[in-house]
Amino acid sequence: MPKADAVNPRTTPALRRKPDLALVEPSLPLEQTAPKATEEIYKSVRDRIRWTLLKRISEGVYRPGERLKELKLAQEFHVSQAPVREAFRELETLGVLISEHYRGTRVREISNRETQEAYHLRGYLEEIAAQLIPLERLQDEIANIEALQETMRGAALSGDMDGFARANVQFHRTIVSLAPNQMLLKVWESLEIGMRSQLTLQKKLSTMHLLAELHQPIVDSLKLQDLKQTGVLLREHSFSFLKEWT
Amino acid sequence: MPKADAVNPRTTPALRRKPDLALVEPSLPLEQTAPKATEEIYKSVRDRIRWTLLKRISEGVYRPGERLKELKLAQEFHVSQAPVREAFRELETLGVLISEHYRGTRVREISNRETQEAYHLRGYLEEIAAQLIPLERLQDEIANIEALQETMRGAALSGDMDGFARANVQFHRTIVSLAPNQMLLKVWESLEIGMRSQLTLQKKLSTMHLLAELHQPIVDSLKLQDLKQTGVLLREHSFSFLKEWT
DNA sequence: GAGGCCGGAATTATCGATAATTTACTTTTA
DNA sequence: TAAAAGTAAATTATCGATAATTCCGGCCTC
Repeated sequence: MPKADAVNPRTTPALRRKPDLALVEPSLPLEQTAPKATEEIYKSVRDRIRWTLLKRISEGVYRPGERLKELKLAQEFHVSQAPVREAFRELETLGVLISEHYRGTRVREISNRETQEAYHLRGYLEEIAAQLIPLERLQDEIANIEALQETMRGAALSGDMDGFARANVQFHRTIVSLAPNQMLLKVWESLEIGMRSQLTLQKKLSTMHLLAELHQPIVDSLKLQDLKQTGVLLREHSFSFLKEWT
Repeated sequence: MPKADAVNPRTTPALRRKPDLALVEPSLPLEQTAPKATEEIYKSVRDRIRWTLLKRISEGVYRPGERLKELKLAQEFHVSQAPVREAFRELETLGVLISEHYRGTRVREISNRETQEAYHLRGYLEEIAAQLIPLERLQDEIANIEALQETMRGAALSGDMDGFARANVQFHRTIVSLAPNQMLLKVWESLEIGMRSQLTLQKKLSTMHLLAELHQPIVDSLKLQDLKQTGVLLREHSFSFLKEWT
């Protein structure tokens, strides 16, 4: 039992101002593939801040290595330091930020080596995933996957890099999500987050067309329900993508 | 530049009391496979709290589903709420805790299904790792691996469950760490953390002996430098372990 | 006596201040 | 004049309070 020191602590009726957050809200157009029931994310100031920071990082607003100052952000968002710090801690654990004791926190710089390793590993994960997909589930989703491939082609033609990137992620993510192992998806996503901040930097139009076509064999072999082969293709796909810009 | 409002903020010479933390320190006998340069961990109150909480969870002091109250812990540690909350956020992102808005945070209950998935995936990861090991590195470490196998046998004989568990983790961890892909190790470790809290619950003496012997074929095939075969064994090893207690 | 409506107690979320530490700059000293 | 030593400013880490929300139990209503 907690000790009953002092008088009664909280007895105020619930009826006050809503927190301001003027500067958080506007920067949250809640577009993007809403990760959860959208409300969930907006419940706490901390969540909104985390979301906003992550968005800015993945958009390249904050560059790798850039220092993020707690009070500066707190001011910008019209909040106090605490929720900013808590958001920092979450993003730090996610591997997006890095902070040193009394020395501030900055956007983590992902080394070339690390990126390569991530792609490498991601390839293997996708291979495993593909091989585990139950054929029933595959049939239900194959149309969606093909549609995403078309979206990529379209985006490549119209030069819509952002749309391309989104469809690309979705393509792979969908395949992984079909495997009956949610842990696998979680791990895959954790790799994805790390790569996203890098991604903004090196997307070229020329590679976009190439990439779009590289997905075709994968779709084909999925349609043939040859999961073994699909797995191999996915693994090699990651590797080739890796070689593109190293 | 930040706005120079009010008077100068901080001008006090650094010379005050060190934080108390009476109740944190004693609960940190800093045993265990010290994760980093031990000092690193002790730098901030938050880190010590996180460490302590994680330890207690993995030791089963806090059970899955148990509610952890911020102020109660803060009192126990003689600190304020803030660092406790920050530690919570880190552990939450790690997947060890789970918290609901205004409803408190509790030790995350890992479902049977999730545990199975984790073991499943871990098996695959170890297979990949084994296949990537450069033979030179293997030669340097094979003696250590064999020693860990001996440690397991010894622990099984003397009924030292804790020692057994540690050697077991180290055995697998060492193998994974030999692969030239640190990301792989990181992912493997993230799975390990999740499983640790469960592990305390279901370790039986009988299975200990069995498990010790199950590692022998792995050691053998490593000594033969047959990485392909080692990988397969590791994968199957995880699967069999999984079947033991489902 | 089942459901709805307070009122208070407990707890989380956030705030505004203070302490501790680093950093950059100035001054001193040899 | 270069190293050392001090000093102020900037920033992080932690604290102690307050606001917001949930939870529980009694009381009323029908």
